[in-house]
Amino acid sequence: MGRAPCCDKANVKKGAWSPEEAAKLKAYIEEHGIGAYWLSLPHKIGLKRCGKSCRLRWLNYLRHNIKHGGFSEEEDQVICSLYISIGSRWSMIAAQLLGRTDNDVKNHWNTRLKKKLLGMQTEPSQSPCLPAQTLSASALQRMQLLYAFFLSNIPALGGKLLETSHQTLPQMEQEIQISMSQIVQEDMDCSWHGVHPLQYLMMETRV
DNA sequence: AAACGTCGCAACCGCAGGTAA
DNA sequence: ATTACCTGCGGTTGCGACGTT
Repeated sequence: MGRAPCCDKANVKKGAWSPEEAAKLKAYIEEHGIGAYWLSLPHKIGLKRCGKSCRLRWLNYLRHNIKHGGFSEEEDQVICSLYISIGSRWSMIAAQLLGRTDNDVKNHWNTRLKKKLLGMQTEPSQSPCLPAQTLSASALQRMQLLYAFFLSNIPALGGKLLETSHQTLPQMEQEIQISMSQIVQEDMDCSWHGVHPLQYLMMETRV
């Protein structure tokens, strides 16, 4: 027996929210607060919507202090570095950015940042020798992005990254080493065939 | 001007975890 | 201990806007 559906699909409206629906939801929540159950909320206010849809609409658009679009360079840096260190935990990443939602951060990553970072990657022959066969695709991608991220910032060591993070080169190296170790450890007990990937990074990028 | 392709965003889906009964 | 239900989350999809041919 499968899981019971969260609402009566036949009697639920789907698709874009109308201004009237949004206004109804907003007015109710502003007056009564978020009640005990989202699932019963649409029925209370006469909306033919799934409770989950109401929750999403409220969290992503209707509540106060929500920002849309126009991600700053600093926000991009935060998203990139957090993605590299903790992966696709969008709600945790969004929590570090005032006024951003997980959905917004996720969309921004998928449509822009990922392409931007992957675009920074060097030719395969110049990339560090990552043991692709021993890592999951997700871990491998994070390693590749970290490499690209690191490379892109090395020329600016005296500049942007250093200014924003107040870090010295050894501190950066240490952080990167920790990040890479975390990725590998989280993914699996991986053998690097006697050579730590950071060694490749340091050899490739040392100035 | 029309057809087609691409991009970005809003919203949906299904699963996992938490919790009350 | 088990079950049922609710919320929260991340992956995915659908569609409108925009650009290109």
